[in-house]
Amino acid sequence: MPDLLEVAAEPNRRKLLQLLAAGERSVTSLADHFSVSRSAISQHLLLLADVGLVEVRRDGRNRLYRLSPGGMARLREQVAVFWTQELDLLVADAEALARSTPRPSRLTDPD
Amino acid sequence: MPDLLEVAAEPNRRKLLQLLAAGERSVTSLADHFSVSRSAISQHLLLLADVGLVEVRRDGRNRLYRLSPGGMARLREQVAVFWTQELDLLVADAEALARSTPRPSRLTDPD
DNA sequence: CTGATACGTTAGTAAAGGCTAACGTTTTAC
DNA sequence: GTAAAACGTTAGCCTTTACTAACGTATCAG
Repeated sequence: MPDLLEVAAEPNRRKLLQLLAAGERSVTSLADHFSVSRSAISQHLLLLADVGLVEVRRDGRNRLYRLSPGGMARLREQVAVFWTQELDLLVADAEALARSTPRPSRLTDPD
Repeated sequence: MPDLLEVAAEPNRRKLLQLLAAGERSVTSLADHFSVSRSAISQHLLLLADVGLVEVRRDGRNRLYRLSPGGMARLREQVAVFWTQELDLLVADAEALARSTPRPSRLTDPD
C-alpha cells in the first residue's frame, strides 16, 4: 500500500521517524527502543524506505537509516492537502469557543 | 483501535472528513461519493464517531453527520506532536536545498 | 580459517481491517 | 393498516498487515 499517510500513521513507524529525527541510527540501535523483534523493525524500515520517507547508508556491517528530507516534505504537503482551509477555520472556531465562555457566537439555536 | 491518527489516515475516512468539512450530510448522501456500499460508509462513520472526530444528529429518518470541532482540534494537536521542531527544521532545510543549486552545503562527501 | 555481529529475506501464523449481504428498527408517505 | 426509505447491526468472507522464527549473506575480530 503506497499511501504515504497510512504508512506514516502506524504507531511503530511514527516512533521510528521520531527516533530518526535525532539523526542516523543502526537497525539494532533502533530496535532496542521497541518490544517487538529486530526483524519487525527491519521490515518497517524497508517499508518506510519504499515510500521514500527514509534512506539507508551502509557503514561496515551496519545499515544506518536516516530521514529523507524530500520524503518528509512530501508527507508535510500531503498533510497540508488534507487539512484544507475549511478544516482550519472550523478548528480555530472550536478553540476560540473553548477558550471563551461557552456562549455560542453565531449559532442561535433554533427551537 | 483507538489511535486517532491511524483512524483518520485511512483514505475513505479521510475523504469522509473532507466531505463533512462542507457541512452536515446524511449517510446516503455521503455514500453517493464512494464506490463501496452504504453499509461500509456507515461503519466508517461509526468509527469516526467512536474516536470523536464526528458527531451525529437525528433528523426524521436521516442521521446527519458533522465534524466534531473538538475532535478535529485533538487531531490537529496529535499531528503537531508528531511533527516536532526537529522534523520541521529538517524539512525546511530540504526545501531550501531543493530551491537552490544542488550543491551540498556542509556535507563534503568523504572518499 | 572460525566464530560472532548486523543485517535482509523468507515462510508461516495470527489477527485486524474493510467489505458485502441480509436482517431489524424507526420514520415518513399513502 | 401497508410500503418504502434511511439507518444501524450482524455474520461471514477475504485481503492485508504485523509479527516471530529460522535461515542466508556480508563484514569484522581473532
